[in-house]
Formats: sequence, structure tokens, C-alpha cells
Amino acid sequence: MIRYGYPAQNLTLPATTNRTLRLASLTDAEKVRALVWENLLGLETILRWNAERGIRLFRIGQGLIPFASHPAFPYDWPEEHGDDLRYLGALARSLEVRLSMHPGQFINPGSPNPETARRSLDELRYATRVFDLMGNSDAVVVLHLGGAHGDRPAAITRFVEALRPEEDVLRYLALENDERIWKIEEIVGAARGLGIPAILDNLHHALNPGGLSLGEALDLALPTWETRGERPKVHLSSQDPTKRPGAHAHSIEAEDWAVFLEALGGRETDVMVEAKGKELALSVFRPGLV
DNA sequence: TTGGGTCAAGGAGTC
DNA sequence: GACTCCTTGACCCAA
Repeated sequence: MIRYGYPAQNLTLPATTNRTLRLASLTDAEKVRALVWENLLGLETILRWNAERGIRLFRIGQGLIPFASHPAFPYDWPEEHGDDLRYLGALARSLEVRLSMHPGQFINPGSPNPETARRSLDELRYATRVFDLMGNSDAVVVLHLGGAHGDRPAAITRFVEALRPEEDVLRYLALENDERIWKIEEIVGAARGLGIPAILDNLHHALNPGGLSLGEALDLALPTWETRGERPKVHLSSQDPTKRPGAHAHSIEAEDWAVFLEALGGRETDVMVEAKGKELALSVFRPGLV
């Protein structure tokens, strides 16, 4: 069986889990509280809407609690939002919706700059704390490997060594291939070094295949989920023909989905659809779904 | 209310 | 060396 989902916001409702603010506004604790509350409410709204339509995956926006890992964050967020997060986690479990988060390009735990590496670990611990409070053990924190810095083996070693002591983070972490630097074969190698799974992104793979077909790439990535005993996750998107290579299209081309489905060969998978059209792009799976 | 400038952060590629 | 792009656009201010 294939399950599917989308990231961060719902254009139909509309609702988002990603409302944020500027650093300069962080001093206003009441404003931050109100904004976090809106994001949490958005998550509840989206979860219920998704479940009614059989959508079993959702990626929470990284800004659910904006600046949560920043030293200037004005209050004890796990204490103040813990009850709401536990409620939402229980709701997601009862609705059978699997959750994820995806820290952005600034999160580089393997950076040669110690300060960058430290801040990156803080951000990963924030995502870990969110899922620990929610109690969703099958949640996933998706991360790219970061820069190569002119020495690929050294970059991978730094990344693995930085994360190896982070046992809590590793319970949720999964590594994703990217379109320029790290091919799926290298990602799987690093992931296996940490005992964590790998996520294959079809569009990144098309731009950075390392000589592997889509089917061969899936053969490498999908078995990495066996150690955790969870359903494999993959990312699916289509190229926007009017933009730079790698730019996500508004929807998923039926041809891209057909190719992906054939490469999967009937294997159980959770498919995160990365499209500008968010939930609207899920109609590729079931016309009229949304 | 709207349009345009701006926003914490890393790294790679282009010119 | 400056600029651009990436995730997930959203905030904020001037008019």
C-alpha cells in the first residue's frame, strides 16, 4: 500500500503550521505565544482535514515554534506548549497520520565551523523534543548532509561523528539525497554509519544520479528502514519546466508518478509529495481527492 | 489594505 | 568579492 502526504500548509483550508516572526520581534513573549498557538491550531485543523480524506502523512513546518532553538527564545516552550503537543500527538496517532519535519539548508551538524555545528545540533534537538512531547515514535526528521568543503570523505566523517553521540536525535533522523552534492549511494553509506534510514528524492536523484537508475536507487534506500522497523519514506516531485533544474512544479506529472510507481514495484512506501500546490497535487493519486 | 523590501542561519555556483 | 539560489514564504512598514 502507498500512503501519501504534503508539507507545511494546506492551501484549501487555508491553514499553516509555519507562521513565523522576525528575530527582532522575539522579545514580545505574548506575540510569540499567540503565534505558536496559531501554528498548533493549524496543525490540528490540517490533521483532521487530512484524516477525513485518507491522507496519512504530514510534514510540520520547521517554524512550528519559531526560534525555539535560539538562545533569545523568551520562555520555556516545552513547559508552556507541552500539553498541546501531547494532545496533538495523540490526535495524530488516533487519526493514523505520520508526521515529519525538515530542517532547512542552514542546519549543518557536520560543518567545519564549530559554532554552525553547535547551532545545528540545537535545532535538531528542538525537532526531537517536539516529537518526544507528541509521543509519535514513527515521526521522521529529514536532513540533508550539508556541504562537502572540498573533501568529501572528511565531510561525511565529520557529519557522522557529530551525530553519533546524539542518541535522541537519531531516533527520528533520516538522511536525504540532494540535487548537487550528495548522491543516494553516499547518503545511504552515511545513514548506515549512523544506523538511521535514508530517503530518496526522485527529482534530486534525476539531477544527481551517480550512475544509478531510479529502481537501483530505491533498492539502496528502502531497505535502510528495516533497522527501525518502519515503513520507508520517499520524496516525490516534478520539475517546473519554466524554472531552474530542481524547482518544484505546482503538481505531479502523471508520467513521473507512473515511473516512480513502477520503480517501487509494489513495495510498501510513504510518499511525501513536494509540490507548490501542496494538497492539491495529491490528485495525481486519486482524481477528485481534494 | 496592498506592494515591495527584508528577514537568523550555510554552502556552492556564477559572474 | 558580490550576488543568487535553495526549504516552507511570511513579516513588516510605508504609502
